[in-house]
Amino acid sequence: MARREGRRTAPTIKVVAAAAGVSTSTVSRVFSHPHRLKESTVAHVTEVASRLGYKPSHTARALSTGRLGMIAVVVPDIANPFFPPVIRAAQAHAATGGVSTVVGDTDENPVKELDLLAELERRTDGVVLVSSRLPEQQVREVAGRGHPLVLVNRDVPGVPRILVDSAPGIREAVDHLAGLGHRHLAYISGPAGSWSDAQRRDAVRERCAALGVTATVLRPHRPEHDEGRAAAAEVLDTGATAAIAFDDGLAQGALAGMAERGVRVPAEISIVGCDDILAATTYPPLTTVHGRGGEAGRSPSSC
Amino acid sequence: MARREGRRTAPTIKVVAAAAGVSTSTVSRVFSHPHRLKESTVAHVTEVASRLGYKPSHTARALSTGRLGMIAVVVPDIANPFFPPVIRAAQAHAATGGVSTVVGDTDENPVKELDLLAELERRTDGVVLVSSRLPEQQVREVAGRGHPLVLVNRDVPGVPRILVDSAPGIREAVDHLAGLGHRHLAYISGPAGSWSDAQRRDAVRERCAALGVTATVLRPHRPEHDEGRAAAAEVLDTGATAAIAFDDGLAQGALAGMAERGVRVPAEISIVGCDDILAATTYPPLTTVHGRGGEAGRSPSSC
DNA sequence: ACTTGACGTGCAACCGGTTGCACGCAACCA
DNA sequence: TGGTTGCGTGCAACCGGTTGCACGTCAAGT
Repeated sequence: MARREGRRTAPTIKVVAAAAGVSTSTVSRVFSHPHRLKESTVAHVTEVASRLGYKPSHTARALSTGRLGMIAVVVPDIANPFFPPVIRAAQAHAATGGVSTVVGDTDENPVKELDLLAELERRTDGVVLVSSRLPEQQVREVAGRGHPLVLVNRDVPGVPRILVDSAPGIREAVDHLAGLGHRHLAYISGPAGSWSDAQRRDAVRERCAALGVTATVLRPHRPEHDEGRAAAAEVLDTGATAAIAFDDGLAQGALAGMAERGVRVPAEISIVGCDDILAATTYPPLTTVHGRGGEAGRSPSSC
Repeated sequence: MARREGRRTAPTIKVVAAAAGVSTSTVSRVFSHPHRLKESTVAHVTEVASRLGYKPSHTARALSTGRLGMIAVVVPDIANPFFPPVIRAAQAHAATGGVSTVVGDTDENPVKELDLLAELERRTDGVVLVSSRLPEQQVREVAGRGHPLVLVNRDVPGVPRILVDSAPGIREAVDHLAGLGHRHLAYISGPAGSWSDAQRRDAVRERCAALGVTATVLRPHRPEHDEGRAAAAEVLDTGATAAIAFDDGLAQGALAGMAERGVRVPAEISIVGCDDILAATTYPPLTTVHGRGGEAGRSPSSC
């Protein structure tokens, strides 16, 4: 009668060593510095290990090396289509180094962001903080705690960061609209505290000034469809004939808002988004961002 | 001249013990079984520890106890508004037990789902698998690996699971539509492999049969806005005068699709969603789900 | 006064790998 | 042939907690 398959405990380095007739050090090295061993040894141990279904324990390894093999990517809102590509890229890059990735969502909430960061510092080797909504002082404090931190789309002196330059795309958009004859345009602002928003807003203002076009900057908006719908009314109030939105979510929302009010786009008003629609704005730099973001987050770089 | 603040290494149980004049065992117990110690000891050690900024190491603890203090919640698509509440609830519940939560997104992709599960099994104490898109056989295999697993909205014999019963809400919806005089309605199916979709589809068929209403079931759809828009055309093709969608995303998409085609809702056609709109469908059971989901995922329950 | 028991704490082994150091062996040089 | 050199491997300490067992103390029981 076969014994019931018990909850078989995972094989350790010790049983592999015994089965292969070598010391535990050797098994360990097979999985960490194989080049320091004789090829035949590596082959033999590998074979035995895989036959036994051995997998090194992340935990034990972490205890002696101090490396968890895990990084975190923190974003304000995973549902915002801007972020998943960033996350995926970091993930892919980290994976090539045997590092896994966890994502954190702060729900556009600075308090939640701070808590999450504290937790993740203890659980990961480094964090990539995308579009932080924290005041600069707090970002500096977090960075000062000595845990590797890389910012994306946020510029705080002394903290490593990666910035996606969306200004050229915005300028093109302004030029395009001006070329169509628009003399007054509105900028639908993104979240307060967003570096990208500040950059885009400034780009709009500056380019409009250069072209002699009137620019009206609307209040900050959470980058969501609903806020965009509300913004449609605000745009109409300004008398602008075209609008540039902080991102695609807001732009699409604005389109919907216009439709609700019976305003036809683009016949009566023009709306331009950012990030996804203006592919040129993000395509090449974003690709770079991803790679470097993952890499930077992984490296135990100095603060 | 003050020495430059080095990357001060985190204090260990050892230095706390020395500073407090007790053994490391005592310090350890202060943080794990305080009730076994004299109150005065606990107070003293706690004071010293917090003065030194001591925080127990997750990693070291994990190595000796075998518990990582972390669970995972895996969903097909975090951007789908159905899931965040589930995640938040599990998170909140886990937090009360000092357990932290990580979320995994499978992108509605079974292959990705399988990979993710393998990785998470090694990184967490248990996983809550929400709306799995895996074939039953695979789910059974995963569960068989012995890592605590709880399914939400998926029913596989022998695997612990939590089901949200949406059938009553669907029946109400059918009754409502029939009451308005509709004699033919379409069901906009959700993702293939979804247990909830099967349940809702069956509920529609059954209730329609009982009321003598014609029911047409459309092809499977990814639960996204765009697919809903496409579904609008399919609904019109069936000649149905009302439609019930698998979820809100599809329903809203269908609304948009109708609008694009100049079909007025609800004047010319009625559309009903699920999950968010039919609050009654999810409100009480969902609350239960969350709590039990987090709990179940945390417990080292047998397979 | 002597035993018994409960309680609070320390000792030391252990969790599963990693790594500095030392040893044995073989090829190499003089 | 004796002395180096260097490679491949093992020994044992260590990472930072946890926990079974044993010891000492003090109060209650007889």
